[in-house]
Amino acid sequence: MKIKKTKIEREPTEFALRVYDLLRQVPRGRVVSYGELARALGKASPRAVGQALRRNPYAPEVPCHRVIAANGRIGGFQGYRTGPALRRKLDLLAREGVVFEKGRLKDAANKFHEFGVT
DNA sequence: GCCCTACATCAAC
DNA sequence: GTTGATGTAGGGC
Repeated sequence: MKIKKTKIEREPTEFALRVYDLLRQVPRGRVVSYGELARALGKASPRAVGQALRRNPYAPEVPCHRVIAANGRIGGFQGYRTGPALRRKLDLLAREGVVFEKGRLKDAANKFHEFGVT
């Protein structure tokens, strides 16, 4: 039988691939904001970045847990903006040295913004 | 200090 | 045209 399972998981677009590549540059113990990624891309909006990350087909390969909001908020994780997934994200970051407090980034110094700047 | 609302902006549905 | 893992600006508690 043909069970058209609503192709939810589409292949990543060129735009998404760019986002993933940048995210992979983020070292451990560092986090980036959607806006920073959008800025690194040169021409994009924070929302577009979030869209790409949410689709993230390269789950373990792309550290989507190192992406937070510019205002220090935690953003989302694995498609969830709230719930146990967020707690997991905070735990992963804390493990890498990124301390969060009350769902907010405690030290903004952990923010990384040196893409491609070798 | 905290939270919410409105508008702007780009990509995907 | 609407939504979305946002951002900035403005207002209220």
